Amino acid sequence: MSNRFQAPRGTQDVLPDAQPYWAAVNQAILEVTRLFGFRRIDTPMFEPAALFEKGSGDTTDVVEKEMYVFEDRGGETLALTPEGTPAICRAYLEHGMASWPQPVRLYTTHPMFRYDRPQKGRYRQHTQFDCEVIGSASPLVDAEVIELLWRLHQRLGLRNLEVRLASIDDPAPRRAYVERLKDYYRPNLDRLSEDSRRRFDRNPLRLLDSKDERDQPYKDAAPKLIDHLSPEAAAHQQVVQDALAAAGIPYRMDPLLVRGLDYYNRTVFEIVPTDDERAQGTIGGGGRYDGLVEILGGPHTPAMGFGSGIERIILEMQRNEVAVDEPERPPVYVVHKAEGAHRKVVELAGELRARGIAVTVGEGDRSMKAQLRGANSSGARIAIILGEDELAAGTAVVKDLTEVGGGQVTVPFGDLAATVAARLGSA
RNA sequence: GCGGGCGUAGCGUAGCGGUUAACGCGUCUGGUUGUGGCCCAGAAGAUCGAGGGUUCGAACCCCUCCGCUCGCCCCA
Repeated sequence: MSNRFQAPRGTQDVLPDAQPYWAAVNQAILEVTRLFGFRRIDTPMFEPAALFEKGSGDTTDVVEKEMYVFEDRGGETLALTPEGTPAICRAYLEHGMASWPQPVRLYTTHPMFRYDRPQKGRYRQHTQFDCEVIGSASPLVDAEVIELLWRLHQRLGLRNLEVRLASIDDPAPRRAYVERLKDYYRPNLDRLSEDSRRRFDRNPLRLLDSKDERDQPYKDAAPKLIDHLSPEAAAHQQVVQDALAAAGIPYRMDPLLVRGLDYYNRTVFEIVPTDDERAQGTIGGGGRYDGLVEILGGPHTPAMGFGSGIERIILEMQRNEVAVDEPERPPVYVVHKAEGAHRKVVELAGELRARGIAVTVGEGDRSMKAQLRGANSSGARIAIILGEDELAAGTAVVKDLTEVGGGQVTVPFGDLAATVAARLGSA
């Protein structure tokens, strides 16, 4: 068994039974992005590794320990895309989108690769639905982008979700806050968990997010970023909240919300299930990243966006038992059992398909019984039977499969397509 | 990267030291002379995740690896 090939760790095959979920999500994405005026972009599956080192931040986990980096035969250092935003910003600059009408609203669905330890809902290859609005500093854009993602989930029948919202301010005031936070924690440093002592140096904002027992006593009295926003960020935040309220989006302020990428400023948000305690519950998140385009060598260009994990959306749909449309199976199944019938079978199937009727051709080397069993389990509504007698007479049997002991009629080849079409039309 | 649980035919499970590894679903073939769904019969399909060890003997005990899973880190 394990001598056989297996899909690489953390990857998965999307089998036919799961495809209807993907189709439903993709369809909903198409509709919701249309309603909000977004246009699709597709970027390559790999990019220069430096794009993410610069863009996402070279001390972030995503870049530091999760990137699939490789050197190609020409010596280029490339990375399989670990996240979408820097790639889209790269395309924005590369194609001079700054000279398009601003802001530019783009979306995509794109495979993402992270060398991480797999868990349910966390895969080494996953697919993100990404939306980015580049070239606007308006807080209304923040709210609109959040609303878009919220509407997507609504459209997919997901309830029990909530938006968690925070502002992490702009870089300079945030640095001032972080110093304040470190001052608060510093005296108690040796009573904190090992993880938190590490966070103190590497990512102090995470201190407030600790789940370790030993860290709990210090959390309540710690200064919260949301209470120390710069006047500009606070005003921005207020408009975002007003707009969300006006849009009817339920949200909850989460002073502990921290995102893992360096480029965010001001608005950050996540959409999470309210009734699932799993660690990998977050199904989408994003925020404002006014500094990123500049970091990548462009002009100062404010922007806002999110990434949403389609695999996680689908897990939520399945957990909530959301019904999805199954694609229709071919309504016609051709049973054939006659020496030399193959030409006629192909002709007749072709005629039906030309009329837009889907056809499954049976296995002529199996018994008629076996083929009819196949017809039945395929879900076909009509079986066309072509045996020795019919072939000799230039006719075919049209048999109704929709009920037990369904009737059948014999028609000349010339009338077959019309007869079948009429039956399907009226049924 | 750290810690816990699990791994038996395509799927779901039983067996937990001792002859040819069992059951359900599914698949295939039949139930006479060319006709499906229910029913009946039969067949195929598993070197019991892989490799090594303990033992007279291992699916069952031990070790390593692989995979899945839960928690942590982190993230979608």
